[in-house]
Amino acid sequence: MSVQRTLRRATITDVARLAGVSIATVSRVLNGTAPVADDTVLMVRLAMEELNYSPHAAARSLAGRSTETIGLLLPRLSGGFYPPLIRGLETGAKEHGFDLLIHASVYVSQDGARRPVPLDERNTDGLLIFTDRLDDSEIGRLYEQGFPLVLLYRAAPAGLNIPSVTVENKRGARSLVEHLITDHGCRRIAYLEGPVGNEDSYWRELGYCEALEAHAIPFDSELVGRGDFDDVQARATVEEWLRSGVQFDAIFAGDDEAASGCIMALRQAGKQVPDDVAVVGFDDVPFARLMAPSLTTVRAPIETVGEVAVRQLITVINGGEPVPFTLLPTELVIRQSCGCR
Amino acid sequence: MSVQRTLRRATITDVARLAGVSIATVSRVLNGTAPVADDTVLMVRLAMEELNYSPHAAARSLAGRSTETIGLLLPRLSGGFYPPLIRGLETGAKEHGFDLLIHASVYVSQDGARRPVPLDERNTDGLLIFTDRLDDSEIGRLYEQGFPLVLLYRAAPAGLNIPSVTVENKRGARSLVEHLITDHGCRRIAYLEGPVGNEDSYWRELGYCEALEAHAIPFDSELVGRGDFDDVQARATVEEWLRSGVQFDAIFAGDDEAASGCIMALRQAGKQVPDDVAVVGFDDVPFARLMAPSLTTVRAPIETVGEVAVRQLITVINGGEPVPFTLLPTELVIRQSCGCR
DNA sequence: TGTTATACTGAAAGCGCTTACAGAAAGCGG
DNA sequence: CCGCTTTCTGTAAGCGCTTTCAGTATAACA
Repeated sequence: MSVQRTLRRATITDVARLAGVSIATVSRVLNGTAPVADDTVLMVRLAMEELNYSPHAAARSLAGRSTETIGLLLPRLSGGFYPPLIRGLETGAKEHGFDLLIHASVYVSQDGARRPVPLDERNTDGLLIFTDRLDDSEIGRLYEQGFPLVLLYRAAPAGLNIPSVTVENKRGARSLVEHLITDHGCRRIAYLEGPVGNEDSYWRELGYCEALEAHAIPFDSELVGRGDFDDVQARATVEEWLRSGVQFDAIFAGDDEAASGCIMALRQAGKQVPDDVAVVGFDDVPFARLMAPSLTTVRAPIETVGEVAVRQLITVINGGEPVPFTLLPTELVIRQSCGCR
Repeated sequence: MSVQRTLRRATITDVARLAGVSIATVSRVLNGTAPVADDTVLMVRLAMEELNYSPHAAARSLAGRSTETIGLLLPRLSGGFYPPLIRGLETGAKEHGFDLLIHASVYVSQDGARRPVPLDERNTDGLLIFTDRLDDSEIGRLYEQGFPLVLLYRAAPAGLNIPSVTVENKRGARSLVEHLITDHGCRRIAYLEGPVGNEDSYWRELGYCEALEAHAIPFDSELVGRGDFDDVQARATVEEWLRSGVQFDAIFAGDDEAASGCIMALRQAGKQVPDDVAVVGFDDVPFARLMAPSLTTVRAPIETVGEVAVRQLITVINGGEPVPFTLLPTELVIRQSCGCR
């Protein structure tokens, strides 16, 4: 009773035979690439229905040399950050009749074994790359092959002319930290770095330093710790600071995930946010407004990044001239975790 | 300066010619399917390196009739729920050497236009289906074709022998509601339904009703509203209730997302959670413990669902006999939003 | 009426790869 | 030195589809 029958799939040949036409004709009604007589169309349609036919994608893209899909390489999917991004990407992709294939996993070369990039030319016409872990040489390889690429939240490796789209990290971070300094009088502001090598984090830290400098606050390396854009790591770092007696009156958590970890650690230790310590994030992820206290952060137009990126990619795929570098504006979102209201 | 050169990709033929062997030999060193002399292997490897060769996936799966990847159909990606699920799926997939291709979009037949299921036989050897929106006939069609399928969080349509894996929704919901009744003396407990047709929601409501009945509390349809497993919708419903004066002392929000929406609405209206109204969720999504008050909920082993599901799918793909129905246990997680502590 | 564009269709050549099948070369016991 | 494996390699037949190319039939036009 259990056999998922494994009957041979109907092929275009089967349809053609049943409809009494050639496979070329079937292909034509399938793709509308040439006029076909109404009667014939009907026959073919009927045959397809009858046989439960659906074209074989691999064969199709082999013959047609196009997959109509674009790939997305992500380090992971967790957190509030990716869903909006992906939504933007899907919106963009759909607009142009492309499918979006997401591949979220580790594809680093580990143990020196250079694993092939999973999606690359495999099943897609182009690739959106979001990751720090795919090293430059891999990107270079794909680029050399003329494979359409767009980078998300990171600039192209030196010398490679690959379009990239990201947000004004430095500016956003700076205005955030300046708000802390100017409006709340904070002087000992900690910063939680993102994953090593992460470009967003690099720029945010720069913005943080600029703000400090602009207000003549000396940079204190003791106040910079690992956040990894991750609540668990952020929490651990803050707990460690608390334990070792590091003094601070505010934390710029690097991103919203990390901010939530900070708040947990602080609360656990009996500190009041924002009264004892102000906490701010970055991204304005959906649940930022839901947190208690609601999170002051920087709105990064995540979804827009997605849409713009897809548009660039499709331009490249179609042989057009993409915008080489897109920097989307960020905006300060003041809520309560900084001490306002 | 901008030309992403579009040189023709190297094919197996190019490699063969450069290495001075036949394409069959190249294929062999590529797949290790037959012994090849060491010298030859070396030559081929060199040639591949030289030409920057990487095999064409479509051609490969056409010839080899296997894609080594499994597809995942999702309604969307937002929220805390999907990431753990996907993590579980990827873990499982990787274990068996499969890739995971995620497709999160709308593939309903709309305007009667029956759009093909995006991933189905297209690029995958099997499909994990998580959605209420793919109607039974589509599933039936795939099933008829003998295409390997596994259903997530929903049972197979009547008569189709498709493995499915889900969690003990009814039991979890019941224990949650009983906790509210027994330990907190709640009598007017509202329930926020999930999306229409959602099976999880159906079972949770059943568990809710059972709990009520077990304690001789009459069911009041006024206390059942739309939550859609979505914070925005949940919030709107609760606000509406508040406005129209519906009385309740607790809300079972259907899931954690909806719970966060409830809390927002309540807070906005000046109600204290849990003192005025207790709120409980379902799933135990990562941020449930981060909410204020921390959320009492039911832990559903989301990640495990993923791993089990993949295992079933791969069993089917390999022609094995899968477990037809897997029901994973849930567990009550008591925190503060119910009134405890 | 003869031309000529137009609608429609089929034969056949691949797309880049895997995989029988078969042959050549080399190893081995007797 | 002779069969008989075993190891290695090439030839060729597809996998299911798209797409030229070459038609035939029909409509349009002068």
